[in-house]
Amino acid sequence: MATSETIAIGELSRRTRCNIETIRYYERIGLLPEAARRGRYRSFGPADVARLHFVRRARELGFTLDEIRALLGIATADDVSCDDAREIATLHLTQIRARIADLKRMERVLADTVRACNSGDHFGCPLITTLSAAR
Amino acid sequence: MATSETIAIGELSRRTRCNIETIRYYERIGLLPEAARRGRYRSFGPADVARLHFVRRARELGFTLDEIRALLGIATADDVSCDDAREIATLHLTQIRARIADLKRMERVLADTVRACNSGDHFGCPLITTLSAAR
DNA sequence: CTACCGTCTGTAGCCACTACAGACTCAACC
DNA sequence: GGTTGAGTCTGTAGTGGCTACAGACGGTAG
Repeated sequence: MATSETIAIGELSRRTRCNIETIRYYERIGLLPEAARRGRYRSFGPADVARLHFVRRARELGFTLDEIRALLGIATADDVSCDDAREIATLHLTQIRARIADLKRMERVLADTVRACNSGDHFGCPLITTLSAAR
Repeated sequence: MATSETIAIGELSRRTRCNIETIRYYERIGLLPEAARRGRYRSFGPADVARLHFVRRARELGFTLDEIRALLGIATADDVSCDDAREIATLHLTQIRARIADLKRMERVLADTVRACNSGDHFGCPLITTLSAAR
């Protein structure tokens, strides 16, 4: 049983589907604490696995590493401040919605242009024309 | 004649709403040709203005600088290849749609979480719980 | 002559990774 | 005991698309 709870970086990488280089990067920038060592090698326990899972899930939701730092602080605080977490999430949600709106604008213009291309009844290339158009 | 005047980089920046540093950056990476000089200073003509406008509009549609390079090649070729342009645009459109789908997934999860936060009838912070959840 | 823009080059920083190079460790197999 | 091969280590540099200086130089108005 002795070592059953600690794993090497490769195993951590597999379990969290997080690149080894990325794990070391997170440690370097202080997002993960300095790992314990067995000899020269990093060794991780259940708390490390959980923390990295947290980070990866937050990344999947598009949080920046700074936001995640803040969320980790909240998550590991004695009295979890739901208000603080909600504020971060709400702000982030606003940004995501803004990006969706941006992308939809692009999509509309591009889709129209490609459709015009396919229709064939035009002078010159619609995309090039769109991009060249004087404002 | 006003349209054939040459302008300095500051005026080009104002007309294209493109940062001066960005213009120089575009020149450095070869997206814009090396500017003519009046003494030490860059001097731009109507063709330069048009080209930079093209680049900025393409950026607004989310094209990468490499894609824009290709589009510029097509736009300035003797026989504009609509097929080539359409292929670039179609591929780009696919990527934009994928990014929209990604962002919408994030939005859904975040919106649900924030809503749970606001409802107040929960144990612990919903966001922290979501991020901490074992997979 | 001086003050004050505008412009110049060059370099370094941002974010979140990713990709090496080159050295080391460790267990397994013959 | 020797060798192989996988895994890990540190350190550095690259990605995209800018942005932000520092410090020097140019042109013009008062």
